[in-house]
Amino acid sequence: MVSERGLQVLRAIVQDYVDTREPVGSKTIVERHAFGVSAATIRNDMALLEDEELIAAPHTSSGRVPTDKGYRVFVDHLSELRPLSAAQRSAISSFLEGPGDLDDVLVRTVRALTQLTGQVAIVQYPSFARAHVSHVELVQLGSGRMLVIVVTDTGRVSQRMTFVGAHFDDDDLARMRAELGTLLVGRSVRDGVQRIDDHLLKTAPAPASRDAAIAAIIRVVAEELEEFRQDRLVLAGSANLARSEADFRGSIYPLLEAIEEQVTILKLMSEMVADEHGLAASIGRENDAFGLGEASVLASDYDATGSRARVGVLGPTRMDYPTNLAAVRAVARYLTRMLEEDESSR
Amino acid sequence: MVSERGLQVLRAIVQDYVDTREPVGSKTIVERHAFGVSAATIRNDMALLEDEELIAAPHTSSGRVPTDKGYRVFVDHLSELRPLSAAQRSAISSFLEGPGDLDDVLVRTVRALTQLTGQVAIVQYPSFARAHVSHVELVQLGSGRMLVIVVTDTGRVSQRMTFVGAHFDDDDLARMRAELGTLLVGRSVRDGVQRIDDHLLKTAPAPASRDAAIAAIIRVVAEELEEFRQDRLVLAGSANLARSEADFRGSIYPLLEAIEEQVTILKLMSEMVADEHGLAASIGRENDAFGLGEASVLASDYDATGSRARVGVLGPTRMDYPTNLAAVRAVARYLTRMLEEDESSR
DNA sequence: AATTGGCACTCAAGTCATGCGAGTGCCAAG
DNA sequence: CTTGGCACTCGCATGACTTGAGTGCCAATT
Repeated sequence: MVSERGLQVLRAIVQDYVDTREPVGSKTIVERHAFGVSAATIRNDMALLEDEELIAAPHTSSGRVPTDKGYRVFVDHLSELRPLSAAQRSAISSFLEGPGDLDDVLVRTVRALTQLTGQVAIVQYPSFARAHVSHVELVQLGSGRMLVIVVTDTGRVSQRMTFVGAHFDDDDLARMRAELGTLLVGRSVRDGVQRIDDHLLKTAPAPASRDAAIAAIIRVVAEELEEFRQDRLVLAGSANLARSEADFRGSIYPLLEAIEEQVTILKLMSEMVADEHGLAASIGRENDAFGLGEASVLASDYDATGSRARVGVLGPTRMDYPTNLAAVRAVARYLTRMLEEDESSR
Repeated sequence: MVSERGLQVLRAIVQDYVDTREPVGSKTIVERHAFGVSAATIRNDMALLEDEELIAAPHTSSGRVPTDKGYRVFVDHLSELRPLSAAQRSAISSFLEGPGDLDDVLVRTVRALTQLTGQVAIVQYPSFARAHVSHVELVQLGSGRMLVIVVTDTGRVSQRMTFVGAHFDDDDLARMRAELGTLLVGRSVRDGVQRIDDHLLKTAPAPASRDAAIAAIIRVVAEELEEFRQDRLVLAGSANLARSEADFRGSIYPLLEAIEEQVTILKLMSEMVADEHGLAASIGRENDAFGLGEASVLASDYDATGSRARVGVLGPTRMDYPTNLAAVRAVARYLTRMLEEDESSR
């Protein structure tokens, strides 16, 4: 078991190493941190920490470096996060204040977070699976094109154009609108897809008939609803990876790839388990399964209208956890508040 | 002046250097390329090339490396591009074939191009400034929200939600639609903005009146039209930069930043001048003004309905110009064809 | 005039030996 | 449990030396 002072020593090692990127030795610790003991004592503690595999020596008789496990213990024992400085707070609000729809707000959020942390910032779109369809609109555009628009009560709008062989008169359109309306309005996105499937099965129309064209349009609506269910990310600051390049032994290739793919990061962020404050961290090798074994992800839940999602940062394992966690938490809180205000002003 | 064989030598040096990343010496050249002369002769030619600053020696008595000017002469003297292999052609078509709207096609295009070249692929959205507005639609959503939709004849759709203080009845809506219709439909996007401005000046409404709300909505339409005029990019393959990291002496930071900003690259691509085949190259220091002095950009024009835009790649100065130029040209041609088919099938 | 073989010269990079010093591990005393 | 002392370990920097790829130039050849 590790003593209380042992933890202090671990803390000191993590801090110094994050600061300097140099393996840190017992002498450095007593110099930079006001332990009331001698270097030899620290050395004893370090030997214990090494037994626990919380720190490791790159080569015999050199300073120590935190292991992934060491970082883990370090963040688990962060009793409280230092609150942000006034400058940082005002930076957040100057980034986030101002009008704008959901997209705007999320983009500004990642910008703020990447600014604060110097890392890659990520925000998950709130899930719309539980949002309710509030409006379905069909607009005929001429030359056989039809614009299909779906709106949810959370304010998300999606539109898609499709080619239909036929021209519909106003009565047809009204009928289709009504049909889609009864089928979907007030239902959740999740249910909507189900109901469309059922409906299409029940009413198999004669091929090449007008009803077949209608069925095709309905199918497009279903596709769009599917898209609502898909999760999406907004990212910013990937250039920062180039600056912390030295911390990635291999190369930053897997990181950049994951950022471009998005799906890996999406999965990773979804699977992280948050503590009671909604904060979560996944450190180094814990991300091996995602090919991101040299990176860490910090995330915080935030509340969007009716659903939760996450905002976080991605960076090298050797990152400033206390500062970054504080920034992530603060931004998540601001974001939640922004979205609430937005909601109540409707 | 550089002799004919001098150019051959330059070609050999560029090829070998791109291949091996090693400075290439006279002996290597006679070994790998079937010049009918001895190494000493090559050396004489190399001395001339060095006088012309087409090649340089990293240090005295070491092989030579092409200068940016050397690369420039090299690509200017590429008489004809090797056509793509059958495998590459089928790769392109398997990527690009299939249905989808403009967004889909462009995304697949960059994917194909990044696949073919191993570089960052870029495609400019066709400019919509000259597209014509074909439809304006207003959809009232309840709780004071209004959805504004603008469609152009090139098939681009944009929508935006705005909060209006008031509720409009059907007559109001019809009037507004009619007003917007006469103002915009059939006009180009460029003209539309102008006409809205004029209109708003002429009919300054009493504040807080219904007409004021209408004016606000019209203003939103103008904003959307503005967005049509903005150029945008689709990018893919930025992870590839990590692989050619060694070619960037500084770091890939400026590259990644430019990719995230987009606006730098947009400007750069727009300013490049194409040759008679619609191909353009900007090499190394030629991009200094954009902070991309260690990178090269290759681009080709393509035709979209009614407007031209560009597709290209971005990579280290030390890249395989012949192959990449051929790939860019081929993809641009496929893309043009795809969009034409699309157009005629409407 | 162009080409060629020969040859001296240069310089980066690898190898080896050496010394230094930061840092550990352990022990015996406090 | 802490501490000072001390031997020991290695990584790393330094400097001397060697090697080899490659050039530049010249005189001879075609």
